[in-house]
Amino acid sequence: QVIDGRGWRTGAPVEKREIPMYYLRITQYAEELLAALDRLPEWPDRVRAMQENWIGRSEGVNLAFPYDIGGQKGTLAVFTTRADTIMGVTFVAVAAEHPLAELAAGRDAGVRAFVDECRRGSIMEADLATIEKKGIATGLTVRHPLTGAEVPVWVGNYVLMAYGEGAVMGVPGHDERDFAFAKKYGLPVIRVIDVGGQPYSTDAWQPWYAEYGRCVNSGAYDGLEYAAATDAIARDLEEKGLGRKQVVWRLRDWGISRQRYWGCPIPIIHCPACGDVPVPDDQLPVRLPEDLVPDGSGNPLGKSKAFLDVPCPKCGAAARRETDTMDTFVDSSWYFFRYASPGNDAAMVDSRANYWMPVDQYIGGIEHAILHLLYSRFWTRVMRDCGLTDVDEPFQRLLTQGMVLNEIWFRRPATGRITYHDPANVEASGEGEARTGVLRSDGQPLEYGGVGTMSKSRRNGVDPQALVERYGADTARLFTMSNVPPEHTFEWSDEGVEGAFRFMKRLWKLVHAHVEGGPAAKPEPDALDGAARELRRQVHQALVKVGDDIGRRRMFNTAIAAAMELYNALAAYQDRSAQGRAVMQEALDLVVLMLSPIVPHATQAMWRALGHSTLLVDERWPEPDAAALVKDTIEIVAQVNGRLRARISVPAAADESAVREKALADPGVAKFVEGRPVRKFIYVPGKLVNVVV
RNA sequence: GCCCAGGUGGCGGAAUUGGUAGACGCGCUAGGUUCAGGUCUUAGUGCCGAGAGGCGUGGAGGUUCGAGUCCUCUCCUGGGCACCA
Repeated sequence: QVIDGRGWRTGAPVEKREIPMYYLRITQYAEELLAALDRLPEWPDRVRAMQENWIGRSEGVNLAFPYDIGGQKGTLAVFTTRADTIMGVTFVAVAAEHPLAELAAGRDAGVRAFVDECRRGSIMEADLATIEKKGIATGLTVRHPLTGAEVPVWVGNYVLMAYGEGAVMGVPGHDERDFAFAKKYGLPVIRVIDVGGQPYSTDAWQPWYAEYGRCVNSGAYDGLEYAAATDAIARDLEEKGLGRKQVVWRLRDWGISRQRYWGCPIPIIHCPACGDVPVPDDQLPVRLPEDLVPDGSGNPLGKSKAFLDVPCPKCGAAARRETDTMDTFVDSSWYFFRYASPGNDAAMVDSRANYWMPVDQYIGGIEHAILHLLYSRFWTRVMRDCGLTDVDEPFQRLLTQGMVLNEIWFRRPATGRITYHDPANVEASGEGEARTGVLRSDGQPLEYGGVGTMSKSRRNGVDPQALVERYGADTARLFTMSNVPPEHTFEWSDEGVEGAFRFMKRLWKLVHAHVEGGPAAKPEPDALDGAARELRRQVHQALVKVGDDIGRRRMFNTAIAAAMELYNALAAYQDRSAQGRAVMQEALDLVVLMLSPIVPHATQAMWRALGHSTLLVDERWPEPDAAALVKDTIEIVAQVNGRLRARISVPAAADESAVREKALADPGVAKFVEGRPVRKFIYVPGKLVNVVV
């Protein structure tokens, strides 16, 4: 295929040239890759939706328009998802690269010029969407597959050669783009669908024209709805040998050849006699020469005779080694299998991979949602079908972590390049539109560019090393996890780092203040007074919450918030009696354990200070004491007509009638009931009551 | 155009199954400590109101004893795909 040669990492663009391309047939797996998305419940919906769109399954009908052009007979194939509108076809349009366009171009200079112009246009798909829809009549006609009527063939610059058949049937009556095209070039518009009796006029397009409805002006199909009409039309086409139902995919095969030196070589040898011959197994892997220096004049491999000149593995004649290398996504599609088979120099993977795979928890940026994650799913299935693994899916649970954003500050001099400045060197004030700042070093104002992803070019990155040096690695970890759930983007804030640092210092001081009082005993739950028992309950409650947040919900921010809340309760606890100190010792031990996954270094030092000689990494996650969680009295929220009016305290064992009596007796409730009859009494055990009057 | 995720105090966010909206942190206010600033520390902090109380999760309706959460419509923001036939 002819491709653009601007794939070089170094050097100027080269001329378009004919080069072989290597494809992996990912489209063969399209159906399975799509269907299996439903079996990935622990992937984010967003990622699954993106893959679904990318694979892009469309059900429709493939139909053929027969032609006889100067004695040359054939059929023009077209794919449509709206076969029910087939009786409204007034033209067909083909892509500039379509054989029929080429045929017409050979007979007509005007068509030639138009086709060449289309081919010179941008290949960027985003540009294609915005360019003006243009076309030219080829002078050729094809026959409608059902009516036999003559239908003119146009070349349209909006028709994609790469999707479907590279040709579309034009139904101006019910397709907005075809409508505009027909209006522009004076083609007839026929109405063949009635959408619930809505008005129809060929003067202007209305959104409902494209909706599903009943066939009209369609002969035998009149009155049929979409599904029935499609079935009937597909059946009639099939009888004539001119069509059948078809599924079309947006997904394309994966072109993996890259014209780059530094990549995994494609193991093919080109022999003048035998053609493209695979490198035999005993000569694999093909190793890249490591002594070549790119000089900007093309692929260095193309100039290395030692690499290029090889005998043909089949016939032994002089042959040439392929210089294209593989897309880097090839390597990243199975590295995780290889991690599970370390040291094996005889095979790609071995049985150990079946034990470890699939990856339990995969973490990556959202930018990998489609390419890397889809290629890996494809590659894993290929390995399965080659007998290399038993698994279908490489990644069981997926977490797409968010990016860290920071402010962007810059100056745009009258001449010269825009310069960016590190937000750390900016004295800023105001919010949003009113945000202004000056550079500390010269006191002169800067322009504010909003917040954006951190990048070297914008100089708004935060160096983790500087944070580690100033606050320690634990504070840096605590801060980055304490703001938002891991999949959210978040804005960097120096004040936030200070807050995390402050918490670490407070906890440290609390631990050491406690330790100075000497060794503490184990708490005796039955001997505790009310305050001690309540504190102990809070400790074990927090342990449940933090364990769930880290282990199941992966909400590290709320886990940290729960630990901070517990710290606040501990700091307010003043009982220095033997039992009071025993409860405090247990509480600090548990706080240190629950924070250890997040701030491992500081908690290890605190753990030792608290009298333990073990390493925290060897400790198990502590079990909450179920007995400590039990409350003697509970607080019940009392509502009147759904509005909060009082909080009442009742024994945990109280039944509904006791709660009702206490609620109605409460002055805050009584005030709003005021002798009016109670129409309804809602009781949610342990939580609330609602008095409806 | 289609698909997805969002919209909650001054800010980041919490509210897990329809049941106390605003946890936790930042910021801010006042006090203590200090010669002063910072650190540290105590108290307060959704809005209106002297109070009682009222209002409050983008907007408008609805379901319900009860809605940030469910339903309908709508506005806005971010992301993905996009001449896809």
